[in-house]
Amino acid sequence: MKIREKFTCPLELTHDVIKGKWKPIILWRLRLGEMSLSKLEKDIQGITQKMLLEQLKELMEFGFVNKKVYNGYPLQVDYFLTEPQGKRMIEALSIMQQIGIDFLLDRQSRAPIQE
Amino acid sequence: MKIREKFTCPLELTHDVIKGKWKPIILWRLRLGEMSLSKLEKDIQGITQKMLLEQLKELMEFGFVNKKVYNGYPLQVDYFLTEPQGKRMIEALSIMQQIGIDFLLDRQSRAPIQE
DNA sequence: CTGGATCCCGAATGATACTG
DNA sequence: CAGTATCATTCGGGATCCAG
Repeated sequence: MKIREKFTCPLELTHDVIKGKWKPIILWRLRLGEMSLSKLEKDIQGITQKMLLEQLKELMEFGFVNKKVYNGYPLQVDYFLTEPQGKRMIEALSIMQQIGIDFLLDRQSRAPIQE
Repeated sequence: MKIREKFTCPLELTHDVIKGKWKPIILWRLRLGEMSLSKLEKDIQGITQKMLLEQLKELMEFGFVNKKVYNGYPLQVDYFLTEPQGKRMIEALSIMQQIGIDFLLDRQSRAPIQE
């Protein structure tokens, strides 16, 4: 994904960053600290290595994620949130997470009792 | 859009709500208070009435927006953010807005000087 | 051989245009 | 305004490549 040049408002820019099925989840995972591709792949159920790499690449282009390469054997690469941009995004995602939780609770309380 | 039944994490739910090109912008506009369809259409450049209606409908289904119908002449319908859900979303969007602003400023400060 | 990364392509989904 | 057609973007599978 290329970064857009024209925006009506800055919100659109940020929305671009977390657009897509996986990006919010990846960022959300990375709040726990830096981790390898394989760990992310294990933690995020349903994602393929390919998707993960694609999305991480885009997040890096936007400057919200970065990576460290350890030249050892086996080769290891760790991904992490950038400071302050990546970390800042977690603030927004935290609220979204809470909204989601509240939504589910609220919905549950209205749901018919299942016996 | 139908609400998903299966989630890995609540974040996905909220992400569904602001998914799409226009929803965040619509919500963001509505933070200023209730307003009519035509006002929204004027304020959000580039949106068609059809898109606007579609997206508003989805936001209402999710419970983040609601509408009041005034039975007068001419008929008027005002859309507004729900309490507390819709208002809560504005908190998240505010952070995203700020991230977008910072991103642009930062990018600008690094850009080559144009003479 | 292992883990990281890219390419190609069809399928699914989303956005806009068109039309009555 | 709603229904449909068209166009663009995204998702995902799988093959493949590169580097220790």
